[in-house]
Amino acid sequence: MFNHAVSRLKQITEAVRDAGSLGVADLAALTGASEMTIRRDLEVLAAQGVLERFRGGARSLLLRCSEPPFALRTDENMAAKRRIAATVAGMIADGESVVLDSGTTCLEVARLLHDRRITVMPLSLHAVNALSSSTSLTLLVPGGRPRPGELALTGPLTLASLSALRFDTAVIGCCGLSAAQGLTAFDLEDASVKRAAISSARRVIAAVDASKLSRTALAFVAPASSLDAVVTDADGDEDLAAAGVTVVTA
Amino acid sequence: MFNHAVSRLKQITEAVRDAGSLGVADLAALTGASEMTIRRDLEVLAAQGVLERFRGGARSLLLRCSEPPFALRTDENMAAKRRIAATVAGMIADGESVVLDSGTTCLEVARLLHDRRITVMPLSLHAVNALSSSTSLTLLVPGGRPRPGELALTGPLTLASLSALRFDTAVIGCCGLSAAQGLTAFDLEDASVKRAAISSARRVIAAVDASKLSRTALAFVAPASSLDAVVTDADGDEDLAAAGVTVVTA
DNA sequence: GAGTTTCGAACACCACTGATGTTCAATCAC
DNA sequence: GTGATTGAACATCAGTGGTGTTCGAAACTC
Repeated sequence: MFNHAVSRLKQITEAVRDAGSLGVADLAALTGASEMTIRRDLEVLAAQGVLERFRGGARSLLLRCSEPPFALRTDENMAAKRRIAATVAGMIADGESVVLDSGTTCLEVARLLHDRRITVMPLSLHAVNALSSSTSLTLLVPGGRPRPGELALTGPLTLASLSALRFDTAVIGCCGLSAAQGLTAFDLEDASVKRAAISSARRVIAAVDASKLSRTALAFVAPASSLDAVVTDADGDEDLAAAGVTVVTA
Repeated sequence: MFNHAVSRLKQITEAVRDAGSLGVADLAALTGASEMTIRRDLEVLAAQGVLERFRGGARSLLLRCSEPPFALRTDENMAAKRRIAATVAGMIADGESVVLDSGTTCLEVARLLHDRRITVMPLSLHAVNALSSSTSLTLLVPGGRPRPGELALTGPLTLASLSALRFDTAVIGCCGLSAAQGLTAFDLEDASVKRAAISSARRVIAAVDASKLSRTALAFVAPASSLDAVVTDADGDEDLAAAGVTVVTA
């Protein structure tokens, strides 16, 4: 999938979400692509659960409070994510055992850990795939049910895998973080996995780009005080610092 | 990776295994490729643990009793594997829960199950990846440590995942099968995972191409009598049939 | 330490794959 | 029944990845 195609998918997703529903011809005119291409795109997006096809067009299935699918988030804020990931990777010492959350920022962390001599348990199959070719690190796969698209592992098998282990460090991504509301996630299942990851680790690092600070999502994960450090690309957050959290600016 | 490249890798693997060690120039002459390409190939094979580089050449690390790496087996006996896989897939009914072993034959089964409405727990990340884009089936990932190359999940996390569940059917691949020696595998860890898979399933189907019948590998898994059916491409095996196993010829 | 060999990074080239557009027959809605 | 919509099939094109060549650096030999 090329950048070109991804940006068109994103454009379609947003246009359909804003309008509620749109016709194939409208989308073709909007994007400059042929109707056939639009149909193929809609098929892809329908498979991801973003929207629903009907004859002549598609209607959005995106709730206001849910996040866009993984494939459409991967190259948003790339630069910030890379910087944050590099800082997080630098905070991990050789020989450590790390549990790595799902999400695009944590996937960047995974890529940077590929050649390190550590033990990693990623909570998303995307990160598992990024790391499975490594010979230097010990890769542990948690059990679970992968959520479509996101490929984040959830459910009782995941919780059992986490509760059986104790990690030096947990690297957690999230959908919202503030001193008052704490760490929040869009998905309820995800939230309980994050909570389990946090409680099985001695040190907790949150990797959060600026767009997520001061935002709040549906599912509560943990209070800000349970984080040992927050790595972000924004200037130091006053409230978080006041809550006793070490804020690292990447 | 093209067919061309894979067959050259296979050629190199075999030549180095037979000779014990070979020089880059020898391999270039043998394959007709440039020395640079040979060096790149040797790097790939070294990463897979097939051989060890030294200045000017490489020496084989393949034990006589171990199997060649996954990437080199994928398109051997393709036709037979496809036929076997199709037969196995046909023996699985909608709504069933299936545990699917690692190996190239079972990976073909996974591909055929992609759009079925069943529950599948693959024991290899290759199969997980083949199935993770499906919306129709319920995919369960077992925990564990993926073995490099093969990406078969092993270890206590895998055993725990299996013992927590009860499946309708287990589809088992193996490295050797005979009425007298039973089911055998090259890897000890794999063997215990296969055993756990067998004991957590009500029905056990073995998918075995002809090259594995009458062969025996190091690790004993289970007696032939614990199999409910054997699907193979060879003509019905007399001994197995005599042992009370249903032999299905694909 | 000089000479030779091997290595690997960088670049150019080529084949192939995968995305896109076009056409057309089949299908669906009214 | 009529018109719009769809998806399969084929042609086209761009990007990717594998391969070869060159050349400077490193390593091994003597």
